[in-house]
Amino acid sequence: MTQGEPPSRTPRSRPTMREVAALAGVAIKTVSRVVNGVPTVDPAIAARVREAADKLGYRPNLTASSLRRGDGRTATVGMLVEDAANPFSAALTRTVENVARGRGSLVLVGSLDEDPARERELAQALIDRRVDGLVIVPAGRDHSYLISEQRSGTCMVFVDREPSLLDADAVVSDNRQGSVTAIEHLLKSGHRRIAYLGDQVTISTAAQRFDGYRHALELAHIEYDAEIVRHVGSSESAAIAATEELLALPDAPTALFTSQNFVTIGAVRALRALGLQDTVAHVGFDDFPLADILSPGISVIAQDIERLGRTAAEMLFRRLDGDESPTSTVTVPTRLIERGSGEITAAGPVG
Amino acid sequence: MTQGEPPSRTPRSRPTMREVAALAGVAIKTVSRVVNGVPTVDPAIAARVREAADKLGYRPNLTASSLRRGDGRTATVGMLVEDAANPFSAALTRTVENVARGRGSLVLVGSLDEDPARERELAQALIDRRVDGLVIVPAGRDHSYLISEQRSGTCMVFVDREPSLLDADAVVSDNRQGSVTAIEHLLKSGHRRIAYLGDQVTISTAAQRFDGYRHALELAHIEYDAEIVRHVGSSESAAIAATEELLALPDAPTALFTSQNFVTIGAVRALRALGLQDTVAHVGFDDFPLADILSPGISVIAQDIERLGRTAAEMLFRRLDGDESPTSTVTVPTRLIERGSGEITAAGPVG
DNA sequence: TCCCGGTCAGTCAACGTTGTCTCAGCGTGG
DNA sequence: CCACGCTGAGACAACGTTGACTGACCGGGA
Repeated sequence: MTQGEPPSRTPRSRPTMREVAALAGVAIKTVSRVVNGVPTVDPAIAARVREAADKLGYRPNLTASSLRRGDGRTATVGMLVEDAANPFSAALTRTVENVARGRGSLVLVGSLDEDPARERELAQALIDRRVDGLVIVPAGRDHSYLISEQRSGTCMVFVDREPSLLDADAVVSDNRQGSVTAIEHLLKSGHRRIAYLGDQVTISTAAQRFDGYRHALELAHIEYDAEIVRHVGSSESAAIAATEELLALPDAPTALFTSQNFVTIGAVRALRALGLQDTVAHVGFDDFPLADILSPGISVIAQDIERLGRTAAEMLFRRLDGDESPTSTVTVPTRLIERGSGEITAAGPVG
Repeated sequence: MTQGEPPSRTPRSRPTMREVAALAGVAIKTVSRVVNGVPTVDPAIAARVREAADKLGYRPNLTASSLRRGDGRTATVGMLVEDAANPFSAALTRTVENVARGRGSLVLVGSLDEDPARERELAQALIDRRVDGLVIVPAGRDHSYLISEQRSGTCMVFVDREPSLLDADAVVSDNRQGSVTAIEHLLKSGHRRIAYLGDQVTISTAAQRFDGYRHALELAHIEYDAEIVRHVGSSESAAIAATEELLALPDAPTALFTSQNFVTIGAVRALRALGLQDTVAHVGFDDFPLADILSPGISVIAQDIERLGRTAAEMLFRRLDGDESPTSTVTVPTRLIERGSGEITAAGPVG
């Protein structure tokens, strides 16, 4: 731990337009015009103003500006995700940030940790700061508390999960079809006993993915067996335990479908611990870093996170630009990535 | 794509204290008092005000409030990271968010992508929005542009990399010592020819880590050989190419030290492609998800990201609380995690 | 010469809120 | 019975900025 000077001797407050105006010998309004690039200012005066501003280290106060301006825009959007630290949320945030940057906006982030109360709290906190719009990966199942905000003119777009009890734009992955694709892929390799391991079905995406699983089995005339279906949370440890249980069954599954990131990783760990990674087929929903480097590589149904985020942000800004069309839900397709684990045949390892 | 109603029939603007006051039949100031929980309000009147506020869906305008308030605080802090999507930045952001939440603050994030111009731009954008403070993982090598902001009372803390040409608080990992630990660990397994693969040394952390590498060799009386040292960028592909080159040398290294996340992953890929993952020892700087699940597991020098972020945020808030002590740089220790790859002996695989 | 239109800087009020001050009303004690 | 202090609500101005308007000045056409 090294030491230096105190960070500021004279913590005098920030210069305002008033001070710039005084130094340049003009009216405040003229400073305002120069700062905002209004062309009807004499170039000589404008130069004097800019010089004064630079000298004082003047920076416009956007909060004051947004308060006074007609539209009240703050050039800030709010983003509520599950957890800013997890790869899905982080990638989504980054994409939204990119679109926002193109519009001169910054992003305020908040992590919900699957807590509906926190969702409400943070949404309110964002609204209190008068963000121009909200991008939400919701935690709760009741968004009616946002109706009044929507009426008051706050734009909002839901991502990954659709809103409940609220009519709002949304962008979601085609979860059901993704699951169907996964199961059909496993069926192709001769599997008939395919276990399902997923998040709690109270989470809508988990419900949709589970629904896809059942639907695909039905199409293949395979009877649904609740014994090889587990709705664990989204924790790795729960997934590990469940995987071990499933594989210890007398009539153990020959293939695994895991419908969420952490569940997939838990299953991978369990399979490797049991030495079954080359014996039991496995397809996961959601891609994850380094899935390709494992052996076997983990086959996944990948979501197009970049497209989810970009679409959501673009919808939001379109609304901010005055788009009054009916709300819509955009479905983004998923993609099967074959890496080895999903291509293990019912008889044993591939090749 | 499904359809619904337009999101808001009457986009009337948000109710203000004035309207609440009118409905409750009191003065605006009284509404202000109720909203701010000032106790000297008649309970009956307070109840009437609250009722009116609820009825109108009133939400305080924090931007107006912060403008008027004496301290001008916005309850918002700015966070500039390398890339909100990468695991290090994401984890750091989340930690800062957690501390901020405890203080009623939200976090505005911006990604710099190692671009100094972007750093300046975004720092200005955050300051224009009057964030209370800044947490910065800097991209540039000249932070003098922040001196005037600091003088104007904006608090700032640097993380991961120290500020240049600016006197400010910082929290960094003990990069040099981390490297020394890594190299000494490899030496212990009998390695004498240890390659270095890292980011450009213009990045201060890379320089420090490289410095640790050289220092450790010196301590062990091993001559430095520039031939087995590569300063590639932080891209996986460049790291793959460099690793392949190194291992194709006539006098190839028996161990690899990679000083950055993506470089480590590139090296892992290259080693596996060459089938040398069990032959060439490898220690990486920075932990990464699933490093433990590979075979062999990748031994790393792990940074304590949680502590970096928490310490930085706490320093920031201490400054905001009026701490005027001299600036300081806190060094956070790193930790060696043995997982297999770093324990391969010079003769061949361990065990 | 005068008037008119155009150009461009300045004045004033307002955005939504809160700090400061005022003042009405009440109870208390001399 | 009155002066006094206290409680609690309202009036007013101000935070830093911008929208709407005003008004000074200039050049050109009648």
